[in-house]
Amino acid sequence: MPAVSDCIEMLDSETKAAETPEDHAEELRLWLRLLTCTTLIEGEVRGRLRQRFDVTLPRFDLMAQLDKAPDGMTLSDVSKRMMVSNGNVTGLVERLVESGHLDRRTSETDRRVQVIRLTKLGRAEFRRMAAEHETWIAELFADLTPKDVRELMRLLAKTKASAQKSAGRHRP
Amino acid sequence: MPAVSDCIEMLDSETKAAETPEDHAEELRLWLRLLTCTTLIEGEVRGRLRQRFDVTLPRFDLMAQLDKAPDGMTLSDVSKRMMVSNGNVTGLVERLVESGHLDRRTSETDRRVQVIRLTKLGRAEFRRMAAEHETWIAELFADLTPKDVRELMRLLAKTKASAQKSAGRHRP
DNA sequence: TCGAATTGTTTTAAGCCTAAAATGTTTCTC
DNA sequence: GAGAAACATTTTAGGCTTAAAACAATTCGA
Repeated sequence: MPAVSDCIEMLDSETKAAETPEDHAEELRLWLRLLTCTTLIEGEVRGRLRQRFDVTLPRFDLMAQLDKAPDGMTLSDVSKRMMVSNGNVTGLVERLVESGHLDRRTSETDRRVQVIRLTKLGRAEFRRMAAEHETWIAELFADLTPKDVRELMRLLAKTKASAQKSAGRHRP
Repeated sequence: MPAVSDCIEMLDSETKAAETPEDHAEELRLWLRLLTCTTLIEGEVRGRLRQRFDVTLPRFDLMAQLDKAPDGMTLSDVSKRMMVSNGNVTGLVERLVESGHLDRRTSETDRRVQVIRLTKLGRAEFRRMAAEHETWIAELFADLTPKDVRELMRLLAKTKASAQKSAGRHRP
């Protein structure tokens, strides 16, 4: 006749032995909803940028990063910030230099490094687009109360931290 | 000397006349955070799918749609559900038929329509991947309490509705 | 019933994106 | 100071993605 501790142990081992597939349906549904929201808004913004300004979303995103860095950024910085691959940035920058929106030069102190920044034209065009872009975002989120916004900010911060922790454990 | 009502009116008209750019910084920050969360998780899932199963995320997503539809789906259905362009689905399906995961046939009743469904192989492989995929998602969201999850579900539903409303108004 | 819209899919052209290998540069270490 | 390790970027190969035009089949309306 097993002692209480054995019973508890048995319960534990049973859940393991039977490999009871724990139910994570809720998290899965949450992930799908998160993805849907993002895809929906992203698609909307992409389309409006194209229609109003004939610019692609990745180009806009890259210019947004540079607008916050008057002294320029290295390609690696951009790549990390935008969470895209290095090679991707190389091509994106190439096209934006070509169109006169970006200026690229090799660093004086480290010849591996390319520093890019917005040209006068690039900055002017970006500011024009950004102003309108901000109103689109406001419209898209219009039905959220300020409290909703705060609460979402909090929960998404928590989500981000959780995901980063898990990602870090998986591949440190 | 203006009456009180004039003062109020003036305040109103001033905000308009000066075209005071209303501050939507909070919504913008929310959008960027939403995007960051999604990109982070999506990248993690993409990498794990590749490493563990040598499959791409779009392929997995397409198979996930079909797993829920035993009788198959039309390409348009898939396109709408996945929120991607028609042409995109065409290519994706082509490659999955080629690799033996999908079966494609022209509808008997409407010769415009292509109906696709998972093959036996496709379904077996998807189930195997999906089981592990679900645990990854659970891990990535592990630090959220059940209450957090419920609250996020609610707020994201509200966000989706708001965005759809705005998108609908913009291009009906 | 015949032509005009509508619908479902494919094609096209261009660009985006990734992982991995290659190239050039700097730093570290002995 | 020479070689090894680390770093920043580019190249490569392949796949994803979109918008728009083209094509094919159905449905609608006079």
